[in-house]
Amino acid sequence: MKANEVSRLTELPISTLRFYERKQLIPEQFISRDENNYRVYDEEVVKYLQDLRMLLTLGFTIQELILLINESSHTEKEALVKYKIEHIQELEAKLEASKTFLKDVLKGKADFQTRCKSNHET
Amino acid sequence: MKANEVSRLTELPISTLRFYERKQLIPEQFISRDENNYRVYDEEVVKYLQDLRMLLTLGFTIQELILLINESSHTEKEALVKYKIEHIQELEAKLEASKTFLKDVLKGKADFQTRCKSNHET
DNA sequence: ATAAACTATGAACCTTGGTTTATAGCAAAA
DNA sequence: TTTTGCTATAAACCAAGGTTCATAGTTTAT
Repeated sequence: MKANEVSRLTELPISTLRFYERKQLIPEQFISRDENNYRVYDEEVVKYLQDLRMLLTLGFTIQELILLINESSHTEKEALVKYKIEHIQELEAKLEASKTFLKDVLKGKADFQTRCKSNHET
Repeated sequence: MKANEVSRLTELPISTLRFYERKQLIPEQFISRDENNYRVYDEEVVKYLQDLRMLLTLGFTIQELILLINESSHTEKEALVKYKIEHIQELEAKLEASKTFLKDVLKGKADFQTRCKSNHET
């Protein structure tokens, strides 16, 4: 596959594919070059990029993903994954709290304004 | 309260308090000035800032929070909150998926490497 | 009363995660 | 065969969310 098709299938701009590659987020095995120096992507890269996006949108940083992908021993990966799973669980708790909070905003039960000192001049 | 104490209680740097204020993320009622032009914060601001941080870490942008806090009608707030709750639910689903994925990485069942073409040279 | 610590301001600076631009070679269709 | 489109690269640019700096007034401790 060439860049165009990967871009279409992943819905990532080609510029982003190149950006990820520059950042070493795409293992070499997924990308080779043809005789014109055009990139040739392995089909598996589509699934790979979808996972990558998911982790990025969940708040993993590029640096963390590089660790997870390339640079670390199994032990280091283990520590990072454990740390991240804990982080995700905290996030989940916050998500629950914020849903409640936001629903209360809608009901007028609570919001940023009514939380202040009450105004006795009304 | 002065800046120092708010900073201590919220664990936000004073520079961040001022940044939020500049961005209009802190309603005026929470902040006045003493005779030296020093900021005087209402005690309630601590709880307020904790909520604010939570929403920011959950992926709300400053612009969205400004809408929620200051500028919108009830109808607009309603739309924004509904939209955001949906977004949060998508995030929750992704969090679940990523936990599974990450646990699999640890077990060696799946990871970024083994997902590639198998290597027949071993 | 003077040094050390806190407050103020605006402007410049920084990092992250990309996107855009400028320039050029290759290709597919008309 | 030439125009339209895809590919390449390096470098500049961008927006978000802060942080640091330069400069100056205040206040607290010694």
